[in-house]
Amino acid sequence: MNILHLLRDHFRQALLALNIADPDKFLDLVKPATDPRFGDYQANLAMPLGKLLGRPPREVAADIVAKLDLDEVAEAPEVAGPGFINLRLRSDWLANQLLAILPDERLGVAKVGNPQTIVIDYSSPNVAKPMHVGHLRSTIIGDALARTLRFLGHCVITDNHLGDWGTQFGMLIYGYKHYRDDEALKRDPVREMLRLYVLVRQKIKEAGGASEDEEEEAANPIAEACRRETAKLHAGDPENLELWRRMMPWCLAELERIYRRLDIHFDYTLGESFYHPMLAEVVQDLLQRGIATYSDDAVVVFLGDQQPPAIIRKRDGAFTYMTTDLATIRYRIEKFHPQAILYVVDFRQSLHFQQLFTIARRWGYRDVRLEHISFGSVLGADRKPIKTREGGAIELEALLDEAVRRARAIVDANSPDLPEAQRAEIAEAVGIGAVKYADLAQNRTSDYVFNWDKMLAMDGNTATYMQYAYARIRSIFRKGEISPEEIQRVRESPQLPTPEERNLALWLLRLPEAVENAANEYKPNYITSYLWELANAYNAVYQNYPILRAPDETLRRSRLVLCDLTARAIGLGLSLLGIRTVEQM
RNA sequence: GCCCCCGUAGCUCAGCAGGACAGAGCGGCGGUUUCCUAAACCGCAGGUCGCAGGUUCGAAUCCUGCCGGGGGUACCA
Repeated sequence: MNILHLLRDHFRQALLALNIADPDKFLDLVKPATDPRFGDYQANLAMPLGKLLGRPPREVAADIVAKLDLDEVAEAPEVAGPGFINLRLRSDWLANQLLAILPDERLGVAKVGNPQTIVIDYSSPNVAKPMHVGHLRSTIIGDALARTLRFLGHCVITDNHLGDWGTQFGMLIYGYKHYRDDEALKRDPVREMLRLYVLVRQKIKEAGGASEDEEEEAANPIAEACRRETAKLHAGDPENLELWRRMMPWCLAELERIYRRLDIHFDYTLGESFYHPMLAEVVQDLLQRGIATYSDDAVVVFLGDQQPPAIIRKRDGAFTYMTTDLATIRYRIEKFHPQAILYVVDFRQSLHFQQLFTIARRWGYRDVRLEHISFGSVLGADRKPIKTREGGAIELEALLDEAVRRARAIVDANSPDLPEAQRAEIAEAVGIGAVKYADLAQNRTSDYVFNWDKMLAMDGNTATYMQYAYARIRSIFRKGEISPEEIQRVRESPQLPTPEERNLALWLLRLPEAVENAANEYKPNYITSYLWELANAYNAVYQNYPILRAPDETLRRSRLVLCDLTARAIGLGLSLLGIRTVEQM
């Protein structure tokens, strides 16, 4: 049950009773209070309505209040200042709502009334080279959105659109032909692939001098040789094709290892190579329909004077990723019939997606929502984007290892009595969680200054803080020898005698708002903000009042209800972000 | 040149379909441990919300201009 929706429904009725023509456009002005002094929720709609009706806002507010039927839910509304309507929810109502969600696995978060089929395209790394921090955002944000939308009842299809057909394969093929170590290949093909990739890059760098300038690279003999191998692959050269087929599973295994560690799974992994056979036909079709035209021997789509044209076939006959993306849209629509396709890709590609979507609509795909869920760059300490080609990019795995190592050090210090295997498991959950949370807690659209310490911090608004709060609650149940299930069967509404407990109750009931907001705007940081508020509200109770040793049995049970709900809300929130909880830390 | 994004406390960032004195984390300073995990809690210090106009009863939030930073911009993805 979403409190905000409930209140808005009541306000809609009140406005209708006052003959307001279009009440819905004012309902956004019902929102959580900006300050606890003003109650729990506030409605700011009397001011614009006053203007509309040519009446003093305070009078309008009074009229609305008179028509409001909120007696069961809230205390008497107060009109304040220029016409704010302040609402304070009744504590007994809060308590009853808590009781209602106590046995509910979803903790009151409803499924959407109109489930949609949503394809989410995220992660999409280039295979054949190690994933680095630059891949983190798309992977983690995409995964969190997929989990959240799925939880809300949508039919989510995740698709990892791998870069498995590009120049990096030319490099690998070149490396394979010139530098491979057959022994190593037999022993550990994945590692040998990595070695070859790194080696070839090294050779290119040496051949091109100190600079990695594009033009110099063009004249670089080794880079040129790699490009030739790529071209041969695309042209169907049997030897290179065979090498590609051999190497792909190795590359995929390497990726899969990291995805498993991150607990990320895709419904489909259809890379660029999958669409390669369709590209010529796509270009033909676009030409036939008059959407594309020839220009300077290339095939392009003109998009008006403000934008450069989009090239779908280069002068040399090669296709571009625009062509691939168009083929992908057509395939996804024909296969999945989605209402939306979301691309979780960094903001620098916004022009590309703008063009892509424009062409797709001209092509006839108008009934599907195409959205670029963009996010900011990962910046270095110098505030410059960490570039893929730069040697300085931090490999994802090294980041994860370091995070887990730090977590392990704390676990060892804090819980030396736990068995080794359990400590290792906790460190993994805490370390990976820290990395994910640090990214998700950030506004998606902002740039991101990469910093080891910040990313791996375990205090403040971090996954560790949430996991710790969770673990401590579970510890209370263990110590009290009470099973959560037993508490979940409680039939009486919890007591909320103190401000801290009441505040915690309110936050527990606001989970649906947080999840729905996050989904509506595709912003996981709404969930992290919520969790932070919730955990703080809980800590205020935990710090100030005994739970197992509460003054009487009723209060004890009541507090245990709050504890159980808090733990589950944290667990649920973290699970939507792809972060695990642990029973002990 | 044109287009997009950003500029909030020492640092990193929330807040931005306008709302009542601008928030957090970290860092700094000072406290809390016979008590359910101190990976915690409490307090203090710290900001002309880049600048200037405009719209509005009300602007960090919307509009315009300027300054500063980043990104993109026909054959790389």
